[in-house]
Amino acid sequence: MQKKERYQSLLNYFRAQQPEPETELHYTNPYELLVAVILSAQCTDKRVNMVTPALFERFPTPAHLAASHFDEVFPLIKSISYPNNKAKHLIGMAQMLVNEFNSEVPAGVETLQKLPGVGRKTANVIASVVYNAPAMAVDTHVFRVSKRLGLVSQTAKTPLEVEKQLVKNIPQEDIPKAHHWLILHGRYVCLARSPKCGSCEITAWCRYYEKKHPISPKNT
DNA sequence: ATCCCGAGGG
DNA sequence: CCCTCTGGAT
Repeated sequence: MQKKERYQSLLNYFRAQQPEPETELHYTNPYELLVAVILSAQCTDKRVNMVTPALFERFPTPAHLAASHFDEVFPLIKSISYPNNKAKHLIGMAQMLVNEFNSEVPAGVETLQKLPGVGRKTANVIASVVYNAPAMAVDTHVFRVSKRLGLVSQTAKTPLEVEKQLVKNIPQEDIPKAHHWLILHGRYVCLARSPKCGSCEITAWCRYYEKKHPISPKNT
């Protein structure tokens, strides 16, 4: 199957399933999303959503967070991964927002990456979700699912490689949605350890499934 | 033992 | 490129 056809088939399927996918992180403004995405590194969205309500109540704006102390932030995020690093990153991030960006979340990926705790993946999430920019954030789900579905080359080794190939092949206006489609498929169907191929509706286009269920070469 | 919407530093 | 950070679920 040709690459273009594979992309079109899969995008059509996902669009039919969920025309307007959304983040499962809970937030009400760009600042809250930025905090939630920083917290989500190597942690499930569900667990992040358990700590953010108290966090947002205590620190409703970047100024509140910027003026806080490590010992005020740490206890509130203690139950998620890397609370030590993340507490420091959150405060530093808020201070930079206040001091350099007038307490607003900047739009550009390059600028976003200057914020403490914000790497390429987080910057791409903000750019695409908040500003609807054609930026593809490649997290563990997008990385795994893209390779299994044959959207990118099987030899791709880094998230950046996968990102470039996806951006090149997905229509610009679909990129923010495709990001969520791939994540949701990865989270609920195409699981890392034991993917639910039995209930998956797109195995016909899946390289991983092909490999696991090879068609016997009868008459070739 | 492996995974979860990674980032920073060596 | 590698390593460390580091909690909870499966």
